Formats: sequence, C-alpha cells, structure tokens
Amino acid sequence: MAVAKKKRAPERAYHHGDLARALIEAAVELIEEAGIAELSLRELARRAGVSHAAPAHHFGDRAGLLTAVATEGFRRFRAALEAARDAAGPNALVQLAATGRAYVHFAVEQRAYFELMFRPEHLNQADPTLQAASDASYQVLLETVVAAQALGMAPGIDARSVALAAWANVHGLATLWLDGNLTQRMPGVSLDQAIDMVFASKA
Amino acid sequence: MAVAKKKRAPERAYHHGDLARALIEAAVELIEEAGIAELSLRELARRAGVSHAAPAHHFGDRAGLLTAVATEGFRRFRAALEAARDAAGPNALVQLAATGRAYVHFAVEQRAYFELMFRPEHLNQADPTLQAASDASYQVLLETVVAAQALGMAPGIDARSVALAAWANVHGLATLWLDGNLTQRMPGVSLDQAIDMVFASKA
DNA sequence: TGTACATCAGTGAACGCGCGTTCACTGATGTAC
DNA sequence: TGTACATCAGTGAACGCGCGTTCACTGATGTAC
Repeated sequence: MAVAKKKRAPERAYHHGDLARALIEAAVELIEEAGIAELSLRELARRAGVSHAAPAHHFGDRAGLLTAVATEGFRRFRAALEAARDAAGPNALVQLAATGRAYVHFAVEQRAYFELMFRPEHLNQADPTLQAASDASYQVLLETVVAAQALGMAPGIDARSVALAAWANVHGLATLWLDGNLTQRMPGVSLDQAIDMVFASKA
Repeated sequence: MAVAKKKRAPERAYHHGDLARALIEAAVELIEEAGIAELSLRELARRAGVSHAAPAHHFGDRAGLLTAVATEGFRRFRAALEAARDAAGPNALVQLAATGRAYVHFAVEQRAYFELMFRPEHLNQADPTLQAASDASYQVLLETVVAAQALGMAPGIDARSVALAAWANVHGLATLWLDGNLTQRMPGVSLDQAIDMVFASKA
C-alpha cells in the first residue's frame, strides 16, 4: 500500500496561475445553480480547488468578489447590446427593438451576471470600475433611444421618459421571466414570443 | 439580591394567543429591514418573544412561513388594486392607469410582501391557498385590460399581449425602483414622476 | 360546580453544520548584483 | 550562470457564530361526565 502521497490529483501547482478569474467563473456557475444567496467564499474555493482562505487574498470579502463579477457582467452586457444594435442594420427603430431583445436575452442566458448587476445591495457600489462599466452599458440604451426618436418615435416626449419606459419594459419582462412568473401565468409562451407580444402592444 | 424572577417582562403568558399572526408580522418587518436572505426562524422567534423552536410548530419550516406571508401579501395586493380601480371612476382607460399606479405603489410601500410574492423560489408553490390568492390578484389586472380594450385601447391586439405589456411595464418599474437602479440613473425623480414618465411614453 | 383527562402550544437543551475571519506559515517567483 | 533576498500567492489550523432540527418535556386550555 502506498508510496506516500496518494492524492496528487492533477498535478496541482502551488500557484494557481489565474485564481481571480477562476473564482469569478466559479461564482457565475454557482449563482446559476443555486442563486446569489447560496454563494459562499468557501464553496468557491472548493470549486477552484484551492484552500478556503485563498479567495479573501484576492477580493477581500464576499462583496469584493461579487463586485468583480458584476463588473465583468456589465462589460459583457454592453458588448451584447452593441453587437445586437450593430447587426440590426441602419434603421434606428429596428436597432432599438434589437437592443431591447438583446437585453432580455442577456438577462436570461447570463442570469448570474444579470441578477448581480441589478442588485446593488450585494455590491460595493462605490467601486469606480463597477461604476464605469455600468455607465457605459446604460449609455448604449440611451443613445439608441435618442436615435430612434430622431426618426420620429414618440415625438415630443422627453428622451429620458422614453428611455425609462423602454427600460422598464425590457427589465420587467426579463425579471418576470427569470423568477418564473411569466411562465406560470402564460404557460407555453416562449421568451421570444413574449418579447414579440410586448413589442406588438407598444406600437 | 432580588426576590428571584427579575425578568417577568410584560406578564408573558405561556400561550401567546395568536403566534402565527405575530410571526408573519415579524417576518414582514425583518424582510423590510434586511431582505429575505436574512430571515431566519430563530430571529423571528426572538422578535415574537417566543422560544426558537416555536415557529416550526406553526409553519413547519422556513418555506411554510414564507408561503403564509406571501399569501397574505396577495390578498392585500388584490385589495389594493381593486380599491384603486374602483376609485378611478367609470372610464376603463383611467381605471387601467390607476391599477398600474397602484401596482407600483404597493410594490414600494409593501416591499416585503411584494418581493416574496414574486420570488416563488422561496415558497411552496404548490400550496393551493397561495395559488388561489395569486390567481385572484392577477385576475384584476386581466379584467381591467380587457375592459380598456373594449373602450378602444390597442385595437386588434391580443388581450394577453396587452396584459403582458402592461404587466412588464409596471413590474419593471417597480423592480428598478426597489433595487435602487432607477434612482441611480435618474436621481431626483420621484416614484410618481417615474410612473408618469412611463405612462406618457406609452400613449 | 367539580374532577379527570386529552389535546394542544410552547420550552429549552442538545446536536451537527457551514460559514467568515484571522494568522503564522510555506512554497514559488522575480529581481538585483 | 549563480547566489541572495524580497515579494507575493496560497495554506491549514483554529476561533466563534448563528442557524435548522430534534425531542422529551411542561404548562394551559377545552371537553366529557
């Protein structure tokens, strides 16, 4: 029996290499599986194959880690919105619809990021990197609304109001879907169908 | 020192009288202060002035208690929506707007109930009492939309679509407000102003 | 009006669990000379 | 190319905490006769 060292596992090095990133990825997985409330630094460490005290080394505490995750989320979010808008062709009205659809899709497909991004209670809200990433993604929505108004949408109405209405619409749809409320009330309706229904009623 | 029994407090009886109700009220308070995640049966028992094992006696477990709270929430919610609608006069379009406004106000003013009601993950979703209370309040929204359509709103569009759009609108607004996102993006805008902005953009 | 008994509400001690945090440490890496 | 040393990443044992759950119990209330 044994030549000592039974548990070498897959050649774990002492230095992880990119532990911070690995922890963020583990956090996203864990939130997707069990929700924000279930996330603990110890479980994260376990998944990253690292001692339970290691996460604190990089992020300080839970809020620090979640802030890093949310920041990454806003970056991806912005990229997703811009990609959808740019793929929608030259018409600003079409661009706005595409951006709105991308908003809802991001929320559902990247729900861990999304839930964290819009629940500031879990984050270090003052973090400037987080703020910058957040501002940048809101900017995309705002610009698209302004462009759509220039094409005659909702004439005479304050741009902030139009932006808020658009935001509430897509955010509400995403939230209702994520929490399972939409499916409960309208079983059989797919996400894209729901989006179509909302957009049709706005026109 | 002392004649023994220093801590008689306010004459606590062995039987509480209406512990179930007291626990529900304590739960609402606690959620308002610290959020659903912070709620524990032990803390509830402490607030109700009762031993920590008592709550289990009435509700079985956490989910059982939260389900009772949510059920009470849906009853109040329905009452609030109906009251707003009935106070809005005979015009169904005005009634719909009033109901929407009441939806958002309820969410903000009774946030503990609201958050629980629309986060089924915390509840025993199969509970028939909960289901009935939930269905009844959704019914109010649906009826109001149908009546508004009969008056010419959103002609030719499926009633379910109109209802979903209306729902997403008010639910999104409420959610953005509760999580602090709206205030962050539009500082200085009051809740009623935000509602007005959204309603103005829909017309 | 009085007694016996069943039922029910709430008690309190005990358990095991996972958590965050701290801290002296060790192993790996990078840099100066 | 080689040595010394500083810096940094990650370790692991220990701590104290609040939690949910269990269970034998006790005190109050209601009912039958």
